[in-house]
Amino acid sequence: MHAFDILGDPVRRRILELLAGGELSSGEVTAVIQREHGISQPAVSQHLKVLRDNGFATVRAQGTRRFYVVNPAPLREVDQWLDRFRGFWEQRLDALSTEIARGKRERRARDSHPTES
Amino acid sequence: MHAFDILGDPVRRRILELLAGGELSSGEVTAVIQREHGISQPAVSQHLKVLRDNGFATVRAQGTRRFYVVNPAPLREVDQWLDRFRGFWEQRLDALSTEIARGKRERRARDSHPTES
DNA sequence: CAGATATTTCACATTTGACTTATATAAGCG
DNA sequence: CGCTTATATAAGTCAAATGTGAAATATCTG
Repeated sequence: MHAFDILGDPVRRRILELLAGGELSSGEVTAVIQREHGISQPAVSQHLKVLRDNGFATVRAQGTRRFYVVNPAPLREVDQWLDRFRGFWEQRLDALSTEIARGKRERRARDSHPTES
Repeated sequence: MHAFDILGDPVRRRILELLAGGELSSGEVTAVIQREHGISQPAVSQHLKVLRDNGFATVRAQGTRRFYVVNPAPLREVDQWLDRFRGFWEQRLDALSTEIARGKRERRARDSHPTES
């Protein structure tokens, strides 16, 4: 689980939030980030590269544009890491949804290979 | 949400995993981390301080010992941040559990104040 | 083809953060 | 009390990460 290292940067988190809303071009992402964080265009490009290289985003080239989409896999890993702490705040659910939540967690755990933690 | 910065460090993540199993003294944590990561006692102490200072853990002094417990609040924030991506991997659930998962998310969202993202 | 535009890559400076060793604090214990 | 144990703090070092401006790459367009 080194997905957290990637998510440690606020700019990258923001980019992912933007991509959560759907595919965006590098330029569109850059416009928002520059306005919000005041960093240069290459800086944004480098963050996009980190997201690419670590499987958080996938690119589709179209002409001179690069369209980015979020790839949820590493985020799901983070979600799974959190499983061990869910008991701390999930205690106050009614019996049925607790049962289903539990089943969901087990399914999630079973369907994937254990990794570093 | 700068909780991710805290979780970006593998030693801190490991400490939290240990605390997820229940209260541990600084020394007990240190023993495991030193064995697994080969870092000094002060290094572990410094990580514990970061966890303390950022609300991931709470300490209880007893004699010369300091007992640490995990504080789930910041982890729940992380969980909430992930909400916006859950749709990407929760699509393949049967109708009932999907409904309940959705309800759970909404409850979670409603019961807490919006923060930075 | 010659710009213009969109994006990445490069080389470098600066900052941040995670270590280390040394030292402080504070109980327990003979 | 002085010694040992448990833990934290301080000061300094070093590497990794993040930013910058300049240049490269590739596509579109008149």
